[in-house]
Amino acid sequence: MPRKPSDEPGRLTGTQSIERARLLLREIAAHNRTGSRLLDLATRTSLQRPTVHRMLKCLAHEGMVQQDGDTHRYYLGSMAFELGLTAAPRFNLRELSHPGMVRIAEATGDTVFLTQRSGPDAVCIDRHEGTFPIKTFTLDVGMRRPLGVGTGSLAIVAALPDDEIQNIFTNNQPRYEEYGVSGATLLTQAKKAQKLGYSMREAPTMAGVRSVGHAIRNQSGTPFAALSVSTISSRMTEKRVIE
Amino acid sequence: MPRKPSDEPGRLTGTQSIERARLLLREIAAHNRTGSRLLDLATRTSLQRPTVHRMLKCLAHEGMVQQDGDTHRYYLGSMAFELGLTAAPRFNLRELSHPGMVRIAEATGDTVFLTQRSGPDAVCIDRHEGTFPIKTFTLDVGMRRPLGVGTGSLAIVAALPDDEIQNIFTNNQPRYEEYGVSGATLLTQAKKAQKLGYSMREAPTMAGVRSVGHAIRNQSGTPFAALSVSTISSRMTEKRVIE
DNA sequence: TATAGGGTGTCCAATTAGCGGACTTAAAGG
DNA sequence: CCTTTAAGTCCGCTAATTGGACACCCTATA
Repeated sequence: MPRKPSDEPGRLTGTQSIERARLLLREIAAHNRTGSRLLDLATRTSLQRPTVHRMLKCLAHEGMVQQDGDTHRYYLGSMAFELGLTAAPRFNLRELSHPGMVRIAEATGDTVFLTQRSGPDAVCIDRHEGTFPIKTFTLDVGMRRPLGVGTGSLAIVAALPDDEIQNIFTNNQPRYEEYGVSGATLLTQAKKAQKLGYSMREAPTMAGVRSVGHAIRNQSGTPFAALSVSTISSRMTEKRVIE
Repeated sequence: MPRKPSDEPGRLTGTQSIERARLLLREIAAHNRTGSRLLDLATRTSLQRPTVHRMLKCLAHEGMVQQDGDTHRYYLGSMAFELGLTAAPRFNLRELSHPGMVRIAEATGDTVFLTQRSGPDAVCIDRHEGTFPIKTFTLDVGMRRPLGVGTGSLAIVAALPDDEIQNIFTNNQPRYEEYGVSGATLLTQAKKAQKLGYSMREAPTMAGVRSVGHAIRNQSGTPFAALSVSTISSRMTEKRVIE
């Protein structure tokens, strides 16, 4: 399948392999629970297998990724972990949000999630367990999914300008399949969230479970993160924005 | 200054720019407190300025690094932080070591540090504050320095085979200047540590402060991390290895 | 114990990505 | 206003990277 010389419009020049490396890291991160196979990575990134292999060998050599000796699967490596530790002090959203999350968790009894936008993805940054005994589907800290897949994630998208929403859903389209959604359905859900002022969604797996999310904006008004709660019935629909 | 076609012997082929990107990230990480200027990064990595600039622009675009708009200085970005969160569950040395660190901190009253090897560097992975009121020089979590510079770091090196020690000190030589040490002095300190079975060192800045470090080995006997304590006098010289 | 299939790992000639010398722009200082 | 210091940009040449093709596992099936 011949590829166009530049599939994205605003491509930076002189950085192809770094961009590809980042693509790989993103995909590995998005499947870090189960690990990724070489072939799957090649498919998901639309790169040639030898290219992916060569890059992974290098990334593994540097410790950015780790390969399981038995299964040959790839995971994020210790270097990624260490860079994260080093970067952490400059990213204090967790600490800022923590009191708010505790407050919400105590008020509702359910588990609260803090999600942050990362380009075309959303990453779960923190969670705080509620006291309510029945735990609904739980999002692990560090989990990365395409924007719109989670409820917090949806709240972020819905708070963005319309043309950007359109762009995101279009560009992520091929990646949604894996999560059983489509850009079109997400768009209608986002429209609904815009009307409500917060995102809401019935859990796809089990009935009676509903989650609610609310976007957090920075000083310049751009939404960059979200808080979300998932609960059995809709005992509470509105939450406070913090910071 | 013309560079040799391959300055390192066992170079991987087909991965130049990823290796360079990693070099940059390592340098940025090692100076994440103060941030790094373009020129300094070019000097420290021995790369051309335009090359560094182009790569940084790309890395910034991807969120791996962040540039301060006013000072133009570069720091690790949110992507680095997020990848770290994702990778964290697979790196449980912190949790494993935690009880041991608490025990030592309570026994000595001083602050305990957990350091992990990362290629030619050592990274502070965790610390536990002691109760003793006077705090000595304190190592921040995430701090990355060339192997041998810290006391825990020195313990790791000393536990390695002699030829590898030699290699590390030689390769890191240019980077030591910044920390006011040389490969030669480190080598004698490492020899001393080998005899003692643990590393010990007087603080360079203030008199009467002494630190002690002990390496941790994995199942195959390779040292990969270390615990260290710095205290006013040498109230305690030996510690327990955990796990 | 062939052998087919699904995967990983490797090689090397062609080519294009990206290198870096030279230039432009911006900010700070004297 | 000129000098210095640093960030940022341009573009022709070339070496780094690409990717088609091949070798080599395993495991399952006949």
